[in-house]
Amino acid sequence: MSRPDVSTERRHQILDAAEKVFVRHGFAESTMEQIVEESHLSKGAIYWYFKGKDEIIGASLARMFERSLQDVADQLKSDRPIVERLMTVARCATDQIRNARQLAGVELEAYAMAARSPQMRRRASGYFNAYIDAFAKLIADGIEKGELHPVDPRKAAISGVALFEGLTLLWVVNPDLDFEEVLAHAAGLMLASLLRDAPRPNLFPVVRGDH
Amino acid sequence: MSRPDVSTERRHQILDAAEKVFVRHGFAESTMEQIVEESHLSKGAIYWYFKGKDEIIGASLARMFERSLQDVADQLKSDRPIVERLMTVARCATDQIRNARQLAGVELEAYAMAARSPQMRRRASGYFNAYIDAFAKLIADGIEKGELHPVDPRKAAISGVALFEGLTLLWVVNPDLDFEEVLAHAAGLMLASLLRDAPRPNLFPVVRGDH
Amino acid sequence: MSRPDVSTERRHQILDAAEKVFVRHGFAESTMEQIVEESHLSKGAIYWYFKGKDEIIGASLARMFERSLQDVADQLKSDRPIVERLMTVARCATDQIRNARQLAGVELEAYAMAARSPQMRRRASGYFNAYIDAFAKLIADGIEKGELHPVDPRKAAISGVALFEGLTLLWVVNPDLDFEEVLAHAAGLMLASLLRDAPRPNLFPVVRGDH
Amino acid sequence: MSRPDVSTERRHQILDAAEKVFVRHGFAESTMEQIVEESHLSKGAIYWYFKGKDEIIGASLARMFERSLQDVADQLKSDRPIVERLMTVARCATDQIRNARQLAGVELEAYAMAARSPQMRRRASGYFNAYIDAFAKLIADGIEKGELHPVDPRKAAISGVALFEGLTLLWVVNPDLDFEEVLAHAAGLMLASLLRDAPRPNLFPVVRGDH
DNA sequence: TATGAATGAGTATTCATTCAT
DNA sequence: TATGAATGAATACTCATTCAT
Repeated sequence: MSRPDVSTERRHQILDAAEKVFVRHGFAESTMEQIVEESHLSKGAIYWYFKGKDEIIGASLARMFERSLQDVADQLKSDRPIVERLMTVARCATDQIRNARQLAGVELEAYAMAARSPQMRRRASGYFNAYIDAFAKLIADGIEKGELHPVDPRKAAISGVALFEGLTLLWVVNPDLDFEEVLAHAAGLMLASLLRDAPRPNLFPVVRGDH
Repeated sequence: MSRPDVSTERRHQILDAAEKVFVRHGFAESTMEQIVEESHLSKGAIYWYFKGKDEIIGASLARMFERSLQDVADQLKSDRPIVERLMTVARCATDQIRNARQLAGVELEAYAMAARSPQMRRRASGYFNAYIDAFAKLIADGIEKGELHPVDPRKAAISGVALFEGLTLLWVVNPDLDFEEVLAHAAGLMLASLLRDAPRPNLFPVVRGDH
Repeated sequence: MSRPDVSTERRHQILDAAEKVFVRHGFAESTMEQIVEESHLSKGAIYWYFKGKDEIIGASLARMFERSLQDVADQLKSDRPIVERLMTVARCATDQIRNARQLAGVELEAYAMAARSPQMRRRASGYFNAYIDAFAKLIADGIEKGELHPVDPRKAAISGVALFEGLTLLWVVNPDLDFEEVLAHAAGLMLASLLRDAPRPNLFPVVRGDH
Repeated sequence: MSRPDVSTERRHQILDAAEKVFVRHGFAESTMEQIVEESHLSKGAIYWYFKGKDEIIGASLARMFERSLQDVADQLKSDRPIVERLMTVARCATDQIRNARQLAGVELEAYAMAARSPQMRRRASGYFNAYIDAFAKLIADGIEKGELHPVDPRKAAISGVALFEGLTLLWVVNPDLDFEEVLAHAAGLMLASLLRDAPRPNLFPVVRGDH
């Protein structure tokens, strides 16, 4: 009598469509009509699952943030040496951003919205804090194990996250920038003063020619 | 018989108003009506001086970028030791952002737009390149003078700008962040591996109690 | 094998719910969704028993009118003196309207609809005619028995019904109005010129202190 | 330099159009599109002069009420005998309603709305009170002059207004009703018990054959 | 019988832009 | 130059109704 529950599937179907539209047009310029088309559903169906455009934007961002956190946070819990783990995190984040290149612009718009909307600010800062916390734990670990200089782990984490976000920003504005190369250099600079030994770790030792 | 030329004054009057509105509502949500009110001019007057909303956004951003560049670029040409000049640049940028706190969000939205619009991308990357170039020259200078390690000046400059922009982003999202403190720490980390001597320069040595 | 017939029960369940919703929001602003909620049934069930919203409105009004007629018409057939019976009718109608205070607004909307829709007009005028006829018969009876002046019974009945409906209208618009007091006065004025004797019958002789 | 002020003219142009649409479709079923068409203006123009549909409804009703009051209240201040003045009022109201036959339905819908909306209630009861007050004054005048029995003027006025509104209601629902004839009869009944002398005033002595 | 997900035409409202004055 | 009334395309959202299960 009861049909299988398709609500989760539908919600993702809608968010997938919305994400594509947001990437192309930004939040403000995206229309429900476009989301309707892209989702191959009807207007009514969209509104059956979401209260309105704002809720779709919210859910879409939440999903992005979650995905972002998940992917990276996974890399933080391992037993290998700190440098290796930091490198892995960096590469993971890089891979992620390369694969979801388009989303970077959308996230930027979300941060711009955060400048005006307290609600958005709460959401986004929650995301960043989770990110920073995980990162700080990793650094604290490295300090404890004697691999890193005894710095304030949280501040160092903030520096790291800021560096990464800043590079992403530059890269969004100038896609010709070789993201990996620049990240390698920047991270190298920062790590050099954190590491007790190895003065110049190479984050991206394998030279690939595919970009 | 000819009235004095008020066009420059009027254009600034309009852009000043637009800037305020953009800060409050973002580009997309700002209306011409709001700009009209804030400028104490009429709709017709606005359209006399600007083709439309897009042109106002463009002109407004151009002015912001120019101001930004001016303020900081000035600091780059001096004869004092590199560290001092770097510190001055950092402080100058910090002051600037503290004074125009509101504009950070607007700029962020401009970068988000750049992700979609080639025109915007050109404009914004021009701005960043000018910034990076000036910064790179400063670093090259420092290397030449033997004050800095021989690194790729452009890459180092990018790292520096990225760090600054990333911190700004974090701070926009989380205004509770002590911008100066974190910038001092982050810049310290980066400078430490650039400088030949002083392992830990203090960017903000004077402790102020006003925040 | 055949389940008991629940259709009558269901129809009333739906109409009861609809009535509540109509009282709160009027016909036009009431939604099927609200009726669904209030009835604790499903959308499909509602549409199983009624063709659509219009049919529900129709059935709901029919039921209201019937109820109205039933209650009052009962009072018309008795053997007591005319004045007494008129007074009883008035009190009955008053009681009825006091108990279903909310419905007065709904009925008013129905009359407004009648101004535009011939179908509604037919329905509503049928209701009024039944009312007026019964009332006229009562008056004719009074005339025949020599209790009332020989007036046109139908016109007098119309006057009576109009007076009652008009007071209801005023009371809907101004609920602070003491319905009974005003009705007593108005009916008194009218009866005075109908009755052969008693110039000032008191319709509501019992003084209550509860309002 | 400044064009003539057309705002008053435009507002009336819009309200005239709205009134026609309201008469045809009622408030709820009337669309802005229809008002736009009927007014020969553009959507934007409508919204330039009115905030939205609700405001148009409000303004439209206000205008109706005002007109209604104006027309009738004028008749209340004269020096002729009370009966004559009452008759004049009745005829005036009748003429008015005959000329604006269509509006009766709209007013009914307004009263129905008043049942649900306190704001509407305030507006409508204000209208009725003004009406009743004027009427009461007339009656008090008659009593003072010894032309009428000493009754409570306000209650009598309410009775009169109720009678008139009730007849209008019946006539809206059943346009075949001879409004004047019935009003004459009903008013006669009521006046008979108010007047000290003339037992049966004829409100509409001139028999016209045009309806 | 009964469910509730899905449909899509319809609606109020906004807002960049124009243009007669 | 400057005004602000007027335009109308575009947009978010609603809701009666249908239909596969």
